[in-house]
Amino acid sequence: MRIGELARRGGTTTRALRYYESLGLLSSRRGANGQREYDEDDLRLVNEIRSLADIGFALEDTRPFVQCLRDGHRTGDACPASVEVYRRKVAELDACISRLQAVRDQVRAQLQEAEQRSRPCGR
Amino acid sequence: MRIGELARRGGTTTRALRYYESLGLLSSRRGANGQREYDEDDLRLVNEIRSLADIGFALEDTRPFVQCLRDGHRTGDACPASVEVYRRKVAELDACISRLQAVRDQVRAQLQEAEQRSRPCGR
DNA sequence: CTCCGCCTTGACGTGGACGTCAAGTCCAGT
DNA sequence: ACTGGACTTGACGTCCACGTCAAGGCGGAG
Repeated sequence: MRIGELARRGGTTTRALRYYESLGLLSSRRGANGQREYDEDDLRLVNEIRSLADIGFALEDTRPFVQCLRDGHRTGDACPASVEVYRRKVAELDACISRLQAVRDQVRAQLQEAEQRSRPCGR
Repeated sequence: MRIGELARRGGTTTRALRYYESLGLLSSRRGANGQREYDEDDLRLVNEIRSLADIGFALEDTRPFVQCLRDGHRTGDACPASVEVYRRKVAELDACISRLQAVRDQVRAQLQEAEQRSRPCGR
């Protein structure tokens, strides 16, 4: 299939696919007319990239998963490097969530206080 | 005081202060030599901007707080517009935290599963 | 032949909050 | 007089994941 179909079936755009290729995440054979030619395995790679990117993984962090699939594994997370990214991501998410919760609690407290001041006499 | 001192005392840089001025968050009198001249009230504004920006507020979201101080209130959150930003921020934070928690749980599950597969026979 | 849709590369634009550099001005100290 | 530090404006660079536009090529339908 050509790039348009791959984009459509992968739920993304041709621009994004060329961008992934520029990063070395995707590779492509060229047909006689110079156009990129893809197969079902490439669609698998695109799906892996998208599903990870959609939940907030940086494209660089999808690289081990893509490589893992290229190496013939059935899933992108069957390799140590991918699992390591999982671990790091969970740690990052934990830290991020904790920080946001602290900020939320702080803002909530400020909100409470400000509302208190605007209605000084009971109510 | 001049911009260098204000930056130092406000825990930021001269570049940032000029940027705030370009956004209309900060204003400045010019001395005879064309240099910016600030007072303690300006330092108060800078502190307000920084304390909000440091916890993730966009600069635009600090505008009501700055305006509130300019209007002579003792705190930046003594005005309805500021309180409204607080409310919106809490809602945004709640949504963001929920999303990140869902992602974290999903990644955790994937991690568990991947580790399971790599050690198939008990252990 | 012409049109349309698909493809190609190259390059600039986006957003947010500045960093960094250039070239010049101004003032205090020695 | 000179040096050094602080100041001025203007403008380009950064990060990330593309969006968007330009200018052109290629193939099939009518």
